[in-house]
Amino acid sequence: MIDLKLVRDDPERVRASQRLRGADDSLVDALLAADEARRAAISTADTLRGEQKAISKSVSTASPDERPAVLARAKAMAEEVKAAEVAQGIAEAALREAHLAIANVVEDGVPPGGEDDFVTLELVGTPPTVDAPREHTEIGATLKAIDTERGAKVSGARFYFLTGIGAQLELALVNLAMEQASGAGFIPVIAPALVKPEIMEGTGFLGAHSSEVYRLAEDDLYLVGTSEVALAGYHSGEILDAAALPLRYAGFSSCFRREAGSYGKDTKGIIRVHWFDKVEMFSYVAVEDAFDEHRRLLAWEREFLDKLELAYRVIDVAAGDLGSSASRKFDIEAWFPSQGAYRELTSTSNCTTFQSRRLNIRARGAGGVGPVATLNGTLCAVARTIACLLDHHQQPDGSVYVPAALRPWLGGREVLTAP
RNA sequence: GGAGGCUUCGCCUAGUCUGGUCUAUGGCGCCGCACUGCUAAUGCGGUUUGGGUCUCAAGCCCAUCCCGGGUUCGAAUCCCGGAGCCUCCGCCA
Repeated sequence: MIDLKLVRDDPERVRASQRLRGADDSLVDALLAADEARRAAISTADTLRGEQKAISKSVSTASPDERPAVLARAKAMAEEVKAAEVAQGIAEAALREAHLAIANVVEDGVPPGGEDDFVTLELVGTPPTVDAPREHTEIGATLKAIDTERGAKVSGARFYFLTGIGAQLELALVNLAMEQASGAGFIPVIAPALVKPEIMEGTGFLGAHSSEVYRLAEDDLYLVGTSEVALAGYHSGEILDAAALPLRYAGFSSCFRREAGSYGKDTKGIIRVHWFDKVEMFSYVAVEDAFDEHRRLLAWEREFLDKLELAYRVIDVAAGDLGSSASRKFDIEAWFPSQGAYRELTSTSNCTTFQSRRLNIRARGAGGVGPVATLNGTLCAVARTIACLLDHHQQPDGSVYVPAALRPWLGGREVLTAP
């Protein structure tokens, strides 16, 4: 949720952000009204409670003669307080609803528009020229690395088995990613893939995109779509030591996505699947450091893709395509020769204080207790990265080139060939 | 899954049986001041977190004893529901 103080002090800034997102800017005024109503209700209830307290106290000290009258007054007071508290509860719930309805305030410089209005910040590397490129599904089948048919048999559409060199590739990528992350000061974490409703809600995934999320009704738990959820929840309700910031975690977990509404997109292969494993970077930083940390996360993502020797472009995602928690988002899209297109491999978002407010995460520093910022970035979404590697590094003879950085994790192999 | 115990303002802890100056005790830690050549020790004071009011200062007020309900004029304390932790039993990779 956004900073209420900002809404009070500079509502026009928030309205402008809403417009840039293509969202309703009148929600801001609804929020201001709800805020005012809440404060009025609290004032009323607080005053009544104070009076009731005083009367209650006088009951025990009242003389036997006075007592019945005092008690009668106290009883009447209790009724009034009860009514005022109900009104306060309603006003607070209304405020919360209005508060949650507004997405994070976008950062200055975010391109306006929707999905197609991103700005390309940089092109890196040279896309390989491949004659009659084969798709990763075909290559994966030849190498006996990816088995989507049996994935479908066992689990349904958009599931797969990684086998043989495919399974080894996953482990190699995860090892490479974790090695880089811990070298950069991230704390490696194996995170749970099932989380409670309040954690899922707090990270902002139950809003507009709730249909993307798997829910286990029997146990009232959610399957995470990214370990960002568990890593954000990790410090929920805590007051962190400001001197210990930045706190950086590299989380490995399975990720689950319903992919509702993506029917017909990427139906083949393992680019868009219901389940995949991922190494995610997550940072808790001082508010004023969030902007720089976002660039650092992007740099670490680039470093990883550079190690994989991929050609890619960095894009600045337009306001209308940002998630509700993000104030800015950079995606990296790598080149897929078989598709003749750049496809998303990583994504990094600056959530500023939006997530931490919802999850009640703060930091104590010299100036007292205050908000912290959270940011996240993909280091390696494994399935999609494997798809890209096979496609991008395919050779005319049907083999696949292995980037040097991965070789130590693959027994020194320089090429992948059919077994 | 069954039985029992526990959860107090950073940590430990008193208070819960028997509801009312609990405006929550004490210790540790931390901060400030005093004393001391410096440190230590000692003494004194401070030290939960939200919210409301406000000249967005101080002050005052409200809430907060795991969470949510209830009883009551009044709940840390009584009742109901839930969560987490521990012990034992059962089951299990």
